[in-house]
Amino acid sequence: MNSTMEKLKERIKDKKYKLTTQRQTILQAFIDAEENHLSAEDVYGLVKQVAPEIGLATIYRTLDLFTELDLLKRLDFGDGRNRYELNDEEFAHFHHHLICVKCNEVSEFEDDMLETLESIIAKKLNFHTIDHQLKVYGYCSKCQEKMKAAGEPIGPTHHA
Amino acid sequence: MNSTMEKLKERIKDKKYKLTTQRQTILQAFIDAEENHLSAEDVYGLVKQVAPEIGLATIYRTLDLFTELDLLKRLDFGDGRNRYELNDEEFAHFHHHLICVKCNEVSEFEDDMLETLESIIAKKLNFHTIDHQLKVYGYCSKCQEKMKAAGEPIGPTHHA
DNA sequence: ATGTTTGCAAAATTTTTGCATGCAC
DNA sequence: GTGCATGCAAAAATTTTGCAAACAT
Repeated sequence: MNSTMEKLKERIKDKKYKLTTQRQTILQAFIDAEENHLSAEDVYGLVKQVAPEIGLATIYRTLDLFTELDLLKRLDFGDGRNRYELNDEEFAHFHHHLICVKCNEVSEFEDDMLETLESIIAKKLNFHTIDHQLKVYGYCSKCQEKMKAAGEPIGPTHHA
Repeated sequence: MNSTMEKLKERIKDKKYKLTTQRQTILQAFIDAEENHLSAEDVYGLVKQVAPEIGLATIYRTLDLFTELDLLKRLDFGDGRNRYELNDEEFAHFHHHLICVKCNEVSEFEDDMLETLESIIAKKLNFHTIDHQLKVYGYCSKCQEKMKAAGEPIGPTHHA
């Protein structure tokens, strides 16, 4: 049983959108994809293998729709295009990104300590949080090793 | 004494770039600006008032340069264009953004509890953090009031 | 049947690049 | 003087839109 696809059907029905093959195919691409940070062009490439007649505009419109339906989450890693990942609700809220400033690899980590931060924000600033996104920039372990081997100092920490 | 402009001069000299009037004018625009999340087009508009002959390409090249020099920080609020803010070192690391999903207002808040998170990341994942960016999405107090007045329920919290 | 969704092509928007001229060093 | 930086215009890249045809309900 594939709960993500069920969610699509449910939410499509709820909001009176239509369950088209394109929409199912696009969601399936995300489910099957190796990589989980896909750009519109990436999705286009994947979906074209299964449904070659699809148009790029449909990809864009569908990514927008899925984001609205909270099936996908829109990401930006500063590479000049939007990227999307499956929004696995229970999970996603504690799921953040580590971006290596050297090799640009994006990895993920889980943490729930930001919950505490959110309640502070709610109290102090009267802001009702529904989601957050944390990007941490730095050097991944591979790059740290490479730099150590090359005798390069590890860059400024900006920690004052 | 304006330390930001001093920093520009120092870093430009360090890296053997040239201190041009355009570069100074662009930085001054950030120092003087009311709004502190400026897009290339915003900067272009501001600088043109002082130096009408400037080209938009210069703005782009300069924003890139300043980001490289750590004078500016590149931001993305999902509105389809890059935005930049002064990178006030001692300060910036604890400085995050609250984005209202209703009115798109971006406000700021300070917090240093992410320091702790960084040391956890360093230990657990062997990732050497140099910076982080936190975006918190939700409803600002104004929108909460409006919604309350209108009898609308405040949207899903996604907090499981 | 009807109104939504699609694919295509064209447009819009943001950003980048090539090149001759100008300016900081 | 030399070479980096600028302004302009053109190009590139990403995303959006208009429209007739196709499809889900």
